[in-house]
Amino acid sequence: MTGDIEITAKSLRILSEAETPPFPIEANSKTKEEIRLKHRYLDLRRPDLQKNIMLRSKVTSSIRQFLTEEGFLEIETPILCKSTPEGARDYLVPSRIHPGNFYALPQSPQIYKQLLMCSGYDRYFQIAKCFRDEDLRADRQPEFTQVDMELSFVDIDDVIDVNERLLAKVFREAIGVEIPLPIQRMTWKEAMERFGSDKPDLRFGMELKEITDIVKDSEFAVFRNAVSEGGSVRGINADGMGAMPRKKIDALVDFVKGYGAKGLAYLAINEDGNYKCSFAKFMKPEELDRIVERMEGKPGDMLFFAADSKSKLVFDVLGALRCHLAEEKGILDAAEYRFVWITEFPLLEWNDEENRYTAMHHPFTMPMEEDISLLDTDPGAVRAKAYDIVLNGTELGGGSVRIHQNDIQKKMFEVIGISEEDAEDKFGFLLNAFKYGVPPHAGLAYGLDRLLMLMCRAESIRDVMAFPKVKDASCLMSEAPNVVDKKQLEELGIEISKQPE
RNA sequence: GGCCCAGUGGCUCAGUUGGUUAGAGCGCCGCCCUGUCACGGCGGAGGUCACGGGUUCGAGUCCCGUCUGGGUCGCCA
Repeated sequence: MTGDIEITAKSLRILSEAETPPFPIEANSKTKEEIRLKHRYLDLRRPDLQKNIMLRSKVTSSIRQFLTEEGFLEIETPILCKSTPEGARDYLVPSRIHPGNFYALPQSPQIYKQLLMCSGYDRYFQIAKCFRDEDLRADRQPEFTQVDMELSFVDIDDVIDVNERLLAKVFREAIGVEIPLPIQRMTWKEAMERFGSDKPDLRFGMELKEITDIVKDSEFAVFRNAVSEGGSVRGINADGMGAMPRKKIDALVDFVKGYGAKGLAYLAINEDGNYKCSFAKFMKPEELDRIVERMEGKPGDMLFFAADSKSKLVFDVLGALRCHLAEEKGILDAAEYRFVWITEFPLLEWNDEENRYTAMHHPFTMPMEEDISLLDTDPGAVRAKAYDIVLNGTELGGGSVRIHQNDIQKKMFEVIGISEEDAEDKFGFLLNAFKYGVPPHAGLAYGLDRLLMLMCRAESIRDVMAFPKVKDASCLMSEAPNVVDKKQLEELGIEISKQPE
Protein backbone atom coordinates (compact mmCIF):
# COMPACT_ATOMS: atom_id res chain seq x y z
CA MET A 1 0.00 0.00 0.00
CA THR A 2 1.29 3.43 -0.86
CA GLY A 3 0.40 6.74 0.78
CA ASP A 4 1.67 5.94 4.27
CA ILE A 5 3.43 9.27 4.22
CA GLU A 6 2.09 12.38 2.55
CA ILE A 7 4.44 15.14 1.55
CA THR A 8 3.59 18.70 0.77
CA ALA A 9 6.22 19.83 -1.69
CA LYS A 10 7.50 23.38 -1.52
CA SER A 11 9.44 22.99 -4.71
CA LEU A 12 10.18 20.30 -7.27
CA ARG A 13 13.44 19.91 -9.14
CA ILE A 14 13.82 17.38 -11.93
CA LEU A 15 17.26 15.79 -11.65
CA SER A 16 16.99 13.71 -14.78
CA GLU A 17 14.34 13.50 -17.41
CA ALA A 18 13.32 10.00 -18.43
CA GLU A 19 11.74 8.59 -21.53
CA THR A 20 9.00 5.98 -21.28
CA PRO A 21 10.74 2.61 -20.95
CA PRO A 22 10.24 0.13 -23.80
CA PHE A 23 8.68 -2.42 -21.46
CA PRO A 24 6.97 -2.31 -18.05
CA ILE A 25 9.38 -2.25 -15.11
CA GLU A 26 7.58 -4.69 -12.84
CA ALA A 27 7.93 -8.03 -11.08
CA ASN A 28 7.02 -11.25 -12.88
CA SER A 29 7.69 -9.63 -16.23
CA LYS A 30 6.05 -11.20 -19.25
CA THR A 31 8.26 -9.28 -21.65
CA LYS A 32 10.40 -11.33 -24.02
CA GLU A 33 13.87 -11.91 -22.65
CA GLU A 34 15.43 -10.69 -25.86
CA ILE A 35 13.99 -7.19 -25.33
CA ARG A 36 14.83 -7.15 -21.64
CA LEU A 37 18.43 -8.17 -22.31
CA LYS A 38 18.83 -5.46 -24.94
CA HIS A 39 17.92 -2.99 -22.17
CA ARG A 40 19.46 -4.90 -19.30
CA TYR A 41 19.99 -1.65 -17.32
CA LEU A 42 16.18 -1.32 -17.21
CA ASP A 43 15.57 -5.01 -16.60
CA LEU A 44 17.86 -4.76 -13.57
CA ARG A 45 15.45 -2.20 -12.07
CA ARG A 46 12.77 -4.88 -11.80
CA PRO A 47 12.12 -6.06 -8.23
CA ASP A 48 12.76 -9.75 -8.87
CA LEU A 49 16.15 -9.14 -10.47
CA GLN A 50 17.05 -6.64 -7.75
CA LYS A 51 16.22 -9.27 -5.17
CA ASN A 52 18.49 -11.81 -6.88
CA ILE A 53 21.38 -9.38 -7.31
CA MET A 54 21.08 -8.33 -3.66
CA LEU A 55 21.02 -11.95 -2.55
CA ARG A 56 24.13 -12.55 -4.61
CA SER A 57 25.94 -9.83 -2.72
CA LYS A 58 24.68 -11.16 0.58
CA VAL A 59 25.92 -14.65 -0.27
CA THR A 60 29.39 -13.52 -1.34
CA SER A 61 29.86 -11.37 1.75
CA SER A 62 28.67 -14.22 3.92
CA ILE A 63 31.18 -16.55 2.24
CA ARG A 64 33.98 -14.01 2.64
CA GLN A 65 33.18 -13.55 6.28
CA PHE A 66 33.09 -17.27 7.05
CA LEU A 67 36.26 -18.18 5.19
CA THR A 68 38.17 -15.22 6.60
CA GLU A 69 37.18 -16.21 10.13
CA GLU A 70 38.33 -19.76 9.38
CA GLY A 71 41.79 -18.43 8.53
CA PHE A 72 41.56 -18.42 4.75
CA LEU A 73 43.39 -15.73 2.77
CA GLU A 74 41.71 -14.17 -0.22
CA ILE A 75 44.30 -14.09 -2.98
CA GLU A 76 43.78 -13.01 -6.59
CA THR A 77 45.27 -15.03 -9.44
CA PRO A 78 45.92 -13.93 -13.03
CA ILE A 79 43.31 -13.54 -15.75
CA LEU A 80 45.98 -13.66 -18.46
CA CYS A 81 47.25 -17.21 -18.19
CA LYS A 82 49.08 -19.89 -20.08
CA SER A 83 46.87 -22.10 -22.20
CA THR A 84 46.85 -25.62 -20.85
CA PRO A 85 44.79 -28.05 -22.90
CA GLU A 86 43.07 -31.04 -21.29
CA GLY A 87 39.68 -29.54 -20.60
CA ALA A 88 37.34 -26.97 -22.00
CA ARG A 89 38.14 -24.78 -24.98
CA ASP A 90 40.11 -21.69 -23.94
CA TYR A 91 39.31 -18.07 -24.66
CA LEU A 92 42.50 -16.73 -26.17
CA VAL A 93 44.02 -13.27 -25.99
CA PRO A 94 46.67 -12.38 -28.59
CA SER A 95 49.91 -10.90 -27.34
CA ARG A 96 51.09 -7.65 -28.95
CA ILE A 97 54.64 -7.94 -27.68
CA HIS A 98 54.97 -11.59 -28.67
CA PRO A 99 53.33 -11.79 -32.09
CA GLY A 100 51.79 -15.18 -32.71
CA ASN A 101 51.62 -15.96 -28.99
CA PHE A 102 48.50 -16.04 -26.90
CA TYR A 103 47.34 -15.83 -23.35
CA ALA A 104 44.37 -17.92 -22.26
CA LEU A 105 41.69 -16.75 -19.87
CA PRO A 106 41.49 -19.11 -16.88
CA GLN A 107 38.98 -21.96 -16.90
CA SER A 108 39.65 -22.08 -13.18
CA PRO A 109 42.50 -20.97 -10.92
CA GLN A 110 43.41 -24.64 -10.36
CA ILE A 111 47.14 -24.55 -10.94
CA TYR A 112 47.67 -21.20 -9.25
CA LYS A 113 45.95 -22.30 -6.07
CA GLN A 114 48.09 -25.40 -5.92
CA LEU A 115 51.17 -23.20 -6.34
CA LEU A 116 49.94 -21.09 -3.43
CA MET A 117 49.94 -24.24 -1.31
CA CYS A 118 53.59 -24.77 -2.28
CA SER A 119 54.25 -21.19 -1.22
CA GLY A 120 52.90 -21.81 2.24
CA TYR A 121 49.59 -19.94 2.10
CA ASP A 122 47.93 -22.95 3.59
CA ARG A 123 44.33 -21.74 3.34
CA TYR A 124 43.39 -19.84 0.18
CA PHE A 125 40.12 -18.72 -1.29
CA GLN A 126 38.99 -16.53 -4.14
CA ILE A 127 35.73 -15.50 -5.72
CA ALA A 128 37.09 -16.00 -9.18
CA LYS A 129 35.85 -15.21 -12.67
CA CYS A 130 36.34 -18.20 -14.96
CA PHE A 131 35.97 -18.54 -18.73
CA ARG A 132 35.10 -21.49 -20.96
CA ASP A 133 34.54 -21.23 -24.68
CA GLU A 134 31.84 -23.87 -24.91
CA ASP A 135 28.17 -23.75 -25.89
CA LEU A 136 25.75 -22.17 -23.44
CA ARG A 137 22.85 -23.70 -21.52
CA ALA A 138 20.20 -22.54 -19.10
CA ASP A 139 22.80 -23.03 -16.34
CA ARG A 140 25.99 -22.30 -18.30
CA GLN A 141 27.56 -19.00 -19.31
CA PRO A 142 30.92 -18.46 -21.04
CA GLU A 143 32.10 -16.40 -18.08
CA PHE A 144 30.98 -17.40 -14.65
CA THR A 145 32.10 -17.19 -11.05
CA GLN A 146 33.68 -19.84 -8.88
CA VAL A 147 34.07 -19.78 -5.14
CA ASP A 148 37.46 -21.43 -5.14
CA MET A 149 39.40 -22.74 -2.16
CA GLU A 150 42.43 -24.87 -1.34
CA LEU A 151 43.80 -26.16 1.97
CA SER A 152 47.10 -27.71 3.00
CA PHE A 153 47.69 -30.64 5.35
CA VAL A 154 44.14 -31.90 4.97
CA ASP A 155 42.26 -34.92 3.69
CA ILE A 156 38.73 -35.39 2.36
CA ASP A 157 36.97 -35.13 5.71
CA ASP A 158 38.60 -31.78 6.51
CA VAL A 159 37.44 -30.23 3.25
CA ILE A 160 33.95 -31.61 3.68
CA ASP A 161 33.73 -30.40 7.26
CA VAL A 162 34.62 -26.78 6.54
CA ASN A 163 32.35 -26.70 3.51
CA GLU A 164 29.37 -28.13 5.32
CA ARG A 165 29.69 -25.39 7.90
CA LEU A 166 30.10 -22.83 5.13
CA LEU A 167 26.95 -24.00 3.33
CA ALA A 168 24.96 -24.10 6.56
CA LYS A 169 25.94 -20.52 7.38
CA VAL A 170 25.26 -19.18 3.91
CA PHE A 171 21.84 -20.83 3.61
CA ARG A 172 20.86 -19.73 7.10
CA GLU A 173 21.95 -16.11 6.68
CA ALA A 174 20.89 -15.59 3.09
CA ILE A 175 17.57 -17.42 2.84
CA GLY A 176 16.82 -18.69 6.33
CA VAL A 177 17.14 -22.36 5.46
CA GLU A 178 18.66 -24.74 8.04
CA ILE A 179 20.79 -27.49 6.53
CA PRO A 180 20.95 -30.51 8.83
CA LEU A 181 24.59 -31.55 9.28
CA PRO A 182 26.37 -33.72 8.47
CA ILE A 183 25.27 -33.85 4.85
CA GLN A 184 24.58 -37.32 3.52
CA ARG A 185 27.37 -39.00 1.54
CA MET A 186 27.03 -41.45 -1.31
CA THR A 187 29.64 -43.13 -3.44
CA TRP A 188 29.64 -42.48 -7.17
CA LYS A 189 28.86 -46.15 -7.78
CA GLU A 190 25.82 -46.11 -5.55
CA ALA A 191 24.59 -42.86 -7.12
CA MET A 192 24.85 -44.32 -10.60
CA GLU A 193 23.18 -47.61 -9.72
CA ARG A 194 20.33 -46.11 -7.73
CA PHE A 195 19.76 -42.86 -9.63
CA GLY A 196 21.55 -43.22 -12.96
CA SER A 197 23.41 -40.00 -12.30
CA ASP A 198 26.48 -38.65 -10.52
CA LYS A 199 24.35 -35.71 -9.42
CA PRO A 200 21.22 -37.39 -8.13
CA ASP A 201 18.11 -35.47 -7.15
CA LEU A 202 17.18 -37.00 -3.81
CA ARG A 203 13.87 -35.20 -3.46
CA PHE A 204 12.02 -38.19 -4.92
CA GLY A 205 12.35 -41.94 -5.36
CA MET A 206 11.77 -43.75 -8.65
CA GLU A 207 15.12 -45.48 -8.18
CA LEU A 208 16.73 -47.65 -10.83
CA LYS A 209 16.56 -51.45 -10.43
CA GLU A 210 18.64 -53.95 -12.36
CA ILE A 211 16.91 -56.87 -14.09
CA THR A 212 19.89 -58.13 -16.06
CA ASP A 213 19.89 -61.50 -14.27
CA ILE A 214 16.21 -62.11 -15.03
CA VAL A 215 16.33 -61.31 -18.73
CA LYS A 216 19.79 -62.42 -19.75
CA ASP A 217 18.51 -65.69 -21.25
CA SER A 218 15.13 -64.43 -22.40
CA GLU A 219 13.80 -64.59 -25.96
CA PHE A 220 13.85 -60.80 -26.20
CA ALA A 221 16.93 -60.17 -28.31
CA VAL A 222 17.20 -56.50 -27.33
CA PHE A 223 17.69 -57.46 -23.68
CA ARG A 224 19.63 -60.67 -24.29
CA ASN A 225 22.13 -59.04 -26.66
CA ALA A 226 22.70 -56.03 -24.45
CA VAL A 227 23.68 -58.41 -21.67
CA SER A 228 25.80 -60.73 -23.79
CA GLU A 229 27.71 -57.72 -25.14
CA GLY A 230 28.69 -56.73 -21.63
CA GLY A 231 25.92 -54.26 -20.83
CA SER A 232 22.91 -54.38 -18.57
CA VAL A 233 19.14 -54.01 -18.41
CA ARG A 234 17.62 -51.70 -15.84
CA GLY A 235 14.31 -50.08 -15.16
CA ILE A 236 12.41 -47.52 -13.14
CA ASN A 237 8.93 -47.68 -11.71
CA ALA A 238 6.92 -44.60 -12.62
CA ASP A 239 4.41 -45.41 -9.93
CA GLY A 240 0.82 -44.50 -10.61
CA MET A 241 1.46 -43.70 -14.28
CA GLY A 242 0.16 -47.02 -15.63
CA ALA A 243 -2.69 -45.36 -17.52
CA MET A 244 -0.29 -43.36 -19.65
CA PRO A 245 -1.64 -43.01 -23.20
CA ARG A 246 0.27 -44.38 -26.15
CA LYS A 247 1.05 -40.90 -27.44
CA LYS A 248 2.76 -40.00 -24.18
CA ILE A 249 4.81 -43.18 -24.24
CA ASP A 250 5.92 -42.39 -27.80
CA ALA A 251 7.01 -38.95 -26.63
CA LEU A 252 9.10 -40.60 -23.91
CA VAL A 253 10.67 -42.91 -26.48
CA ASP A 254 11.71 -39.81 -28.45
CA PHE A 255 13.00 -38.28 -25.24
CA VAL A 256 15.30 -41.21 -24.44
CA LYS A 257 16.49 -41.44 -28.05
CA GLY A 258 17.93 -37.97 -27.48
CA TYR A 259 20.24 -39.62 -24.95
CA GLY A 260 21.35 -42.29 -27.38
CA ALA A 261 18.88 -45.03 -26.40
CA LYS A 262 17.70 -47.20 -29.26
CA GLY A 263 14.32 -47.60 -27.63
CA LEU A 264 12.39 -47.78 -24.41
CA ALA A 265 10.57 -50.90 -23.25
CA TYR A 266 7.56 -50.57 -20.99
CA LEU A 267 5.30 -52.66 -18.87
CA ALA A 268 2.07 -51.18 -17.56
CA ILE A 269 0.28 -52.93 -14.73
CA ASN A 270 -3.47 -52.52 -15.17
CA GLU A 271 -5.74 -52.02 -12.20
CA ASP A 272 -6.95 -55.61 -12.68
CA GLY A 273 -3.38 -56.86 -12.37
CA ASN A 274 -2.92 -57.73 -16.06
CA TYR A 275 0.12 -56.43 -17.94
CA LYS A 276 0.26 -54.26 -21.02
CA CYS A 277 3.80 -54.75 -22.14
CA SER A 278 5.82 -53.87 -25.23
CA PHE A 279 7.91 -57.04 -25.01
CA ALA A 280 5.43 -59.53 -23.48
CA LYS A 281 5.39 -61.82 -26.50
CA PHE A 282 9.11 -62.55 -26.03
CA MET A 283 8.84 -63.33 -22.32
CA LYS A 284 7.54 -66.22 -20.28
CA PRO A 285 4.76 -65.18 -17.88
CA GLU A 286 6.92 -66.14 -14.91
CA GLU A 287 9.74 -63.92 -16.22
CA LEU A 288 7.36 -60.98 -16.38
CA ASP A 289 6.18 -61.73 -12.87
CA ARG A 290 9.76 -61.76 -11.62
CA ILE A 291 10.44 -58.43 -13.34
CA VAL A 292 7.35 -56.87 -11.78
CA GLU A 293 8.35 -58.25 -8.40
CA ARG A 294 11.89 -56.86 -8.73
CA MET A 295 10.49 -53.47 -9.75
CA GLU A 296 8.04 -53.53 -6.84
CA GLY A 297 5.27 -52.97 -9.37
CA LYS A 298 1.68 -52.77 -8.23
CA PRO A 299 -1.58 -52.23 -10.10
CA GLY A 300 -1.60 -48.79 -11.73
CA ASP A 301 2.18 -48.59 -12.10
CA MET A 302 4.20 -48.06 -15.25
CA LEU A 303 7.62 -49.68 -15.59
CA PHE A 304 10.20 -48.44 -18.09
CA PHE A 305 13.30 -50.39 -19.13
CA ALA A 306 16.47 -49.49 -20.96
CA ALA A 307 19.03 -51.93 -22.26
CA ASP A 308 22.37 -51.34 -23.90
CA SER A 309 25.73 -52.98 -24.35
CA LYS A 310 27.14 -50.01 -22.42
CA SER A 311 25.76 -49.66 -18.90
CA LYS A 312 26.83 -46.00 -18.92
CA LEU A 313 24.16 -45.33 -21.54
CA VAL A 314 21.53 -47.23 -19.56
CA PHE A 315 22.32 -45.05 -16.54
CA ASP A 316 22.23 -41.84 -18.58
CA VAL A 317 18.90 -42.72 -20.17
CA LEU A 318 17.11 -43.80 -17.01
CA GLY A 319 18.69 -41.06 -14.94
CA ALA A 320 17.36 -38.46 -17.36
CA LEU A 321 13.98 -40.18 -17.72
CA ARG A 322 13.62 -40.33 -13.96
CA CYS A 323 14.03 -36.56 -13.63
CA HIS A 324 11.87 -35.90 -16.67
CA LEU A 325 9.00 -37.94 -15.22
CA ALA A 326 9.32 -36.28 -11.82
CA GLU A 327 9.05 -32.91 -13.49
CA GLU A 328 5.98 -33.97 -15.46
CA LYS A 329 4.38 -35.38 -12.34
CA GLY A 330 5.02 -32.04 -10.64
CA ILE A 331 6.41 -33.66 -7.50
CA LEU A 332 9.51 -31.49 -7.25
CA ASP A 333 9.44 -28.92 -4.45
CA ALA A 334 11.84 -26.04 -5.19
CA ALA A 335 11.68 -25.03 -1.53
CA GLU A 336 13.15 -28.36 -0.43
CA TYR A 337 16.94 -28.46 -0.31
CA ARG A 338 18.43 -31.97 -0.43
CA PHE A 339 22.20 -31.99 -0.33
CA VAL A 340 24.43 -34.97 -0.92
CA TRP A 341 28.20 -35.48 -1.22
CA ILE A 342 29.15 -37.81 -4.06
CA THR A 343 32.48 -39.50 -3.32
CA GLU A 344 34.86 -42.05 -4.80
CA PHE A 345 34.55 -40.87 -8.39
CA PRO A 346 36.44 -42.88 -10.98
CA LEU A 347 39.89 -41.37 -11.50
CA LEU A 348 39.80 -41.92 -15.25
CA GLU A 349 37.35 -42.34 -18.02
CA TRP A 350 37.90 -43.94 -21.38
CA ASN A 351 37.84 -41.53 -24.30
CA ASP A 352 36.72 -43.31 -27.47
CA GLU A 353 37.74 -40.48 -29.77
CA GLU A 354 41.27 -40.18 -28.50
CA ASN A 355 41.54 -43.88 -27.71
CA ARG A 356 43.04 -43.28 -24.29
CA TYR A 357 42.06 -42.69 -20.69
CA THR A 358 41.54 -39.08 -19.66
CA ALA A 359 41.30 -37.64 -16.18
CA MET A 360 37.69 -37.41 -15.10
CA HIS A 361 38.43 -34.45 -12.81
CA HIS A 362 41.90 -33.23 -13.72
CA PRO A 363 45.33 -34.89 -13.93
CA PHE A 364 46.36 -33.79 -10.42
CA THR A 365 43.64 -35.75 -8.66
CA MET A 366 44.84 -38.25 -6.07
CA PRO A 367 43.80 -41.89 -6.50
CA MET A 368 42.49 -43.69 -3.43
CA GLU A 369 45.43 -45.36 -1.66
CA GLU A 370 43.93 -48.86 -1.84
CA ASP A 371 43.47 -48.52 -5.63
CA ILE A 372 46.89 -47.22 -6.60
CA SER A 373 48.13 -50.68 -7.53
CA LEU A 374 45.28 -50.93 -10.07
CA LEU A 375 46.77 -48.08 -12.11
CA ASP A 376 48.89 -50.66 -13.93
CA THR A 377 46.37 -53.47 -14.23
CA ASP A 378 42.90 -51.92 -14.45
CA PRO A 379 43.06 -48.11 -14.69
CA GLY A 380 39.32 -47.77 -15.31
CA ALA A 381 38.60 -49.25 -11.88
CA VAL A 382 40.73 -46.80 -9.92
CA ARG A 383 38.71 -44.55 -7.65
CA ALA A 384 39.78 -40.97 -6.97
CA LYS A 385 39.84 -38.88 -3.83
CA ALA A 386 37.35 -36.63 -5.55
CA TYR A 387 34.03 -35.34 -4.30
CA ASP A 388 31.12 -33.29 -5.57
CA ILE A 389 28.53 -31.43 -3.55
CA VAL A 390 25.13 -31.94 -5.18
CA LEU A 391 21.90 -30.10 -4.43
CA ASN A 392 18.55 -31.15 -5.89
CA GLY A 393 20.15 -32.77 -8.92
CA THR A 394 22.54 -29.91 -9.60
CA GLU A 395 26.31 -30.14 -9.20
CA LEU A 396 27.05 -27.16 -6.98
CA GLY A 397 30.74 -27.76 -6.72
CA GLY A 398 33.48 -30.30 -6.69
CA GLY A 399 37.02 -30.90 -5.68
CA SER A 400 39.63 -33.40 -4.79
CA VAL A 401 42.71 -34.25 -2.83
CA ARG A 402 45.66 -33.47 -5.11
CA ILE A 403 48.65 -35.60 -5.90
CA HIS A 404 51.71 -34.33 -4.07
CA GLN A 405 54.00 -37.29 -4.67
CA ASN A 406 56.24 -37.24 -7.69
CA ASP A 407 56.01 -40.96 -8.43
CA ILE A 408 52.20 -41.01 -8.38
CA GLN A 409 52.02 -37.92 -10.59
CA LYS A 410 54.41 -39.55 -13.04
CA LYS A 411 52.30 -42.67 -13.09
CA MET A 412 49.17 -40.60 -13.64
CA PHE A 413 50.64 -38.85 -16.68
CA GLU A 414 51.79 -42.18 -18.00
CA VAL A 415 48.32 -43.71 -17.73
CA ILE A 416 46.60 -40.82 -19.51
CA GLY A 417 49.23 -40.82 -22.23
CA ILE A 418 50.98 -37.57 -21.44
CA SER A 419 54.71 -37.95 -22.05
CA GLU A 420 57.26 -36.52 -19.65
CA GLU A 421 58.06 -33.94 -22.31
CA ASP A 422 54.38 -32.97 -22.71
CA ALA A 423 53.94 -32.74 -18.97
CA GLU A 424 57.00 -30.54 -18.69
CA ASP A 425 55.75 -28.33 -21.50
CA LYS A 426 52.20 -27.98 -20.20
CA PHE A 427 52.56 -28.06 -16.43
CA GLY A 428 56.30 -27.67 -15.94
CA PHE A 429 56.01 -24.71 -13.58
CA LEU A 430 53.72 -26.68 -11.28
CA LEU A 431 55.92 -29.80 -11.34
CA ASN A 432 58.99 -27.66 -10.70
CA ALA A 433 57.31 -26.02 -7.75
CA PHE A 434 56.54 -29.44 -6.29
CA LYS A 435 60.28 -30.30 -6.41
CA TYR A 436 60.93 -27.76 -3.65
CA GLY A 437 58.49 -29.34 -1.27
CA VAL A 438 54.73 -29.44 -1.41
CA PRO A 439 52.34 -30.06 1.45
CA PRO A 440 49.52 -32.54 1.01
CA HIS A 441 46.63 -30.40 -0.15
CA ALA A 442 43.04 -30.54 -1.29
CA GLY A 443 40.39 -28.12 -2.38
CA LEU A 444 36.99 -27.44 -3.77
CA ALA A 445 35.27 -24.95 -6.05
CA TYR A 446 31.61 -23.96 -6.24
CA GLY A 447 29.75 -22.63 -9.20
CA LEU A 448 28.49 -19.49 -7.48
CA ASP A 449 25.92 -18.80 -10.19
CA ARG A 450 24.36 -22.24 -9.89
CA LEU A 451 24.30 -21.96 -6.12
CA LEU A 452 22.40 -18.70 -6.49
CA MET A 453 20.02 -20.16 -9.05
CA LEU A 454 18.92 -22.70 -6.50
CA MET A 455 18.74 -20.20 -3.65
CA CYS A 456 16.70 -17.77 -5.78
CA ARG A 457 14.74 -20.62 -7.40
CA ALA A 458 15.66 -19.06 -10.73
CA GLU A 459 15.19 -21.07 -13.89
CA SER A 460 18.06 -19.47 -15.74
CA ILE A 461 21.59 -18.54 -14.78
CA ARG A 462 20.86 -15.19 -16.48
CA ASP A 463 18.52 -14.32 -13.62
CA VAL A 464 21.35 -14.28 -11.07
CA MET A 465 23.97 -12.37 -13.09
CA ALA A 466 23.88 -8.64 -13.75
CA PHE A 467 25.00 -8.73 -17.37
CA PRO A 468 24.62 -12.18 -18.92
CA LYS A 469 25.26 -13.27 -22.48
CA VAL A 470 22.82 -15.02 -24.80
CA LYS A 471 22.98 -18.42 -26.44
CA ASP A 472 25.60 -17.56 -29.05
CA ALA A 473 27.81 -16.01 -26.35
CA SER A 474 27.14 -12.45 -27.51
CA CYS A 475 25.80 -9.57 -25.42
CA LEU A 476 22.56 -8.09 -26.76
CA MET A 477 23.13 -4.85 -24.86
CA SER A 478 26.75 -3.98 -25.68
CA GLU A 479 26.85 -6.06 -28.86
CA ALA A 480 30.09 -7.74 -27.86
CA PRO A 481 31.93 -9.36 -29.52
CA ASN A 482 32.52 -6.88 -32.30
CA VAL A 483 34.78 -6.16 -35.23
CA VAL A 484 37.89 -4.23 -34.19
CA ASP A 485 39.94 -1.59 -35.95
CA LYS A 486 42.33 -2.74 -38.61
CA LYS A 487 45.04 -0.87 -36.73
CA GLN A 488 44.46 -2.92 -33.61
CA LEU A 489 44.84 -6.11 -35.60
CA GLU A 490 47.98 -4.87 -37.35
CA GLU A 491 49.60 -4.19 -34.00
CA LEU A 492 48.85 -7.76 -33.04
CA GLY A 493 50.11 -9.10 -36.34
CA ILE A 494 46.77 -10.73 -36.98
CA GLU A 495 45.14 -11.17 -40.34
CA ILE A 496 41.50 -12.16 -40.58
CA SER A 497 40.81 -14.60 -43.36
CA LYS A 498 37.13 -15.04 -42.51
CA GLN A 499 35.52 -11.63 -42.99
CA PRO A 500 32.36 -10.96 -41.03
CA GLU A 501 29.26 -9.84 -42.94
C1' G B 1 27.09 -29.32 -35.65
C1' G B 2 21.93 -32.00 -34.73
C1' C B 3 16.83 -31.76 -32.87
C1' C B 4 12.54 -29.03 -30.68
C1' C B 5 9.64 -24.33 -29.51
C1' A B 6 8.63 -19.18 -30.53
C1' G B 7 8.59 -14.35 -33.63
C1' U B 8 1.42 -10.00 -35.31
C1' G B 9 1.48 -1.72 -33.03
C1' G B 10 6.08 0.43 -27.45
C1' C B 11 4.58 -4.29 -24.12
C1' U B 12 1.36 -8.80 -23.68
C1' C B 13 -1.73 -11.40 -26.77
C1' A B 14 -6.33 -12.81 -30.24
C1' G B 15 -6.78 -13.65 -35.35
C1' U B 16 -11.71 -19.28 -37.00
C1' U B 17 -11.26 -24.64 -42.71
C1' G B 18 -6.51 -19.28 -46.78
C1' G B 19 -11.40 -14.56 -48.23
C1' U B 20 -13.29 -7.06 -47.74
C1' U B 21 -10.12 -1.37 -44.82
C1' A B 22 -5.53 -6.94 -39.19
C1' G B 23 -8.40 -6.55 -33.52
C1' A B 24 -8.13 -6.22 -27.84
C1' G B 25 -5.89 -4.88 -23.03
C1' C B 26 -1.97 -2.09 -21.11
C1' G B 27 1.26 1.88 -22.59
C1' C B 28 1.76 6.56 -25.48
C1' C B 29 -0.30 11.65 -27.24
C1' G B 30 -4.32 15.59 -26.59
C1' C B 31 -8.48 17.51 -23.85
C1' C B 32 -11.56 17.08 -19.38
C1' C B 33 -11.96 15.65 -14.00
C1' U B 34 -8.73 16.89 -9.44
C1' G B 35 -8.17 13.28 -2.63
C1' U B 36 -6.50 10.41 -6.81
C1' C B 37 -3.03 5.99 -5.53
C1' A B 38 -4.10 -0.67 -11.11
C1' C B 39 -8.17 6.64 -10.78
C1' G B 40 -12.06 8.00 -14.17
C1' G B 41 -14.30 10.29 -18.91
C1' C B 42 -13.82 11.78 -24.17
C1' G B 43 -10.80 11.81 -28.47
C1' G B 44 -6.32 10.28 -31.19
C1' A B 45 -1.75 8.40 -33.20
C1' G B 46 0.69 3.94 -33.96
C1' G B 47 1.36 -2.45 -37.60
C1' U B 48 6.66 -3.67 -44.33
C1' C B 49 2.03 -9.55 -39.55
C1' A B 50 10.87 -11.09 -38.33
C1' C B 51 13.10 -11.39 -43.54
C1' G B 52 13.31 -13.69 -48.65
C1' G B 53 11.16 -16.93 -52.05
C1' G B 54 7.05 -20.32 -53.52
C1' U B 55 1.81 -22.38 -53.97
C1' U B 56 -2.95 -19.75 -54.97
C1' C B 57 -7.73 -15.67 -58.17
C1' G B 58 -6.37 -14.39 -53.03
C1' A B 59 -1.40 -15.78 -47.62
C1' G B 60 -0.76 -13.12 -40.83
C1' U B 61 -2.80 -18.21 -41.95
C1' C B 62 0.00 -23.47 -46.33
C1' C B 63 5.33 -24.98 -48.22
C1' C B 64 10.86 -24.01 -48.54
C1' G B 65 15.02 -21.12 -46.99
C1' U B 66 17.25 -17.30 -43.81
C1' C B 67 17.59 -14.34 -39.37
C1' U B 68 16.60 -13.55 -34.16
C1' G B 69 15.52 -15.43 -29.12
C1' G B 70 14.74 -19.77 -25.94
C1' G B 71 15.31 -25.16 -24.61
C1' U B 72 18.15 -29.50 -25.39
C1' C B 73 21.85 -33.50 -27.32
C1' G B 74 26.98 -33.36 -28.64
C1' C B 75 30.50 -30.38 -25.98
C1' C B 76 31.53 -28.40 -20.84
C1' A B 77 39.38 -32.05 -17.60
